[in-house]
Amino acid sequence: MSNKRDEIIATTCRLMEMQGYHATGLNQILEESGAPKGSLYYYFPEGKEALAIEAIEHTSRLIAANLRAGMAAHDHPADAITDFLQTLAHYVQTSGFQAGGPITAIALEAASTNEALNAACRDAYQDWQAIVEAKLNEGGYTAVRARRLASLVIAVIEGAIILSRTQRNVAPLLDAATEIGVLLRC
Amino acid sequence: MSNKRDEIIATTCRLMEMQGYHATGLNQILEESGAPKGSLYYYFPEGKEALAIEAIEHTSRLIAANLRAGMAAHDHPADAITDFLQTLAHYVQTSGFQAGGPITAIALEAASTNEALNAACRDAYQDWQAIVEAKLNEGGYTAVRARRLASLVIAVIEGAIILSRTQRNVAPLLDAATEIGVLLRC
DNA sequence: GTCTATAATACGATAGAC
DNA sequence: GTCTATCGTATTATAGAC
Repeated sequence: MSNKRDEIIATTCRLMEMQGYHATGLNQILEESGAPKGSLYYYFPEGKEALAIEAIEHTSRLIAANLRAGMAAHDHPADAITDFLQTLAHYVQTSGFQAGGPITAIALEAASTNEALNAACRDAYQDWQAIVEAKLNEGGYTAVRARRLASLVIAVIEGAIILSRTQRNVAPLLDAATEIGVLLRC
Repeated sequence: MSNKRDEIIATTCRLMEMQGYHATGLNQILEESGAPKGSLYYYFPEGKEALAIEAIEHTSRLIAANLRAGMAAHDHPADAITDFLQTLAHYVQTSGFQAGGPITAIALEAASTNEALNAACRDAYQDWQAIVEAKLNEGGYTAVRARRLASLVIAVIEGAIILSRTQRNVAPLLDAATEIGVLLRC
């Protein structure tokens, strides 16, 4: 696995996280990664869409690892999820509200127009949800409630990131952390 | 206020709701609205960005009206918000999972790249949140909790729409409706 | 006022030198 | 393998006929 190839993927992740799929041009990816245009089509002969899919998968694995670590850090799911949201708030703030919604922009742009990108996003969300759901099952919730709550947690993560980035303020993420903690102790 | 001008705005709303800002071309807007290119720049001499801002404001007012009607439809905030999310689920489903996140895509694309669009999205979210917050205050929650919960409700609406559209399944919206109802009765 | 034709530019993708 | 130059086609925006 080449080093420059990884750098192209990393740059694609970063730019599409900030701007989305269509707003991110291949030229910009090449400029910021330092790679020339020939290299891009050598490594990704199938073009922009294939590159975006690899970027989504890379980001998905990264978030999944963070989620797993976060869930393992506390016994009670409420503590784990609250802590995860607070850590996310810190991350969004230190990025200057540029990072945080790794695949959300692509998910929305492509939800009804691009089948391949949609599938990649769908897989990512389901992986994340399964991690949270497993933690809730361990925590003693009923199976049906664990599934519902896991879905809600992923929705809250995505939605609160959008609000925080739009408002340039981490309050939505911190508020969500607090209230989801309350809900999980009901 | 011209009729054709309104039609251009309505088409812009619809297309950007599905595809986002950058993926929606002016040519496509003109094709689908039936207006010629000359008309667009007659009505919107400041170009695409100004058109998008008017589209955001139009959508924002529409959602605000729906939210107000939804909040007034039940005495208890929990019932009102649960009902609103279920109605939203129905709307997303009947649109074939194409509609629902009216300004979310633009909010993400422009969060860190376009100040004017970002401001328009920020205003929309704050208007919606104020409507929910007022209902929660009436419902007897403390001021600080009403603010936190209103923020969470808007985040859940946005996040659950994203998941439902990506998965082509209204379960995330319906799950959110159920669990937010539980939380609001804590 | 309404429209067509077109300019200027950026895009994704490719061809071919080395 | 790595790169440069370039193609064809989108894009936004404008100029000018009627």
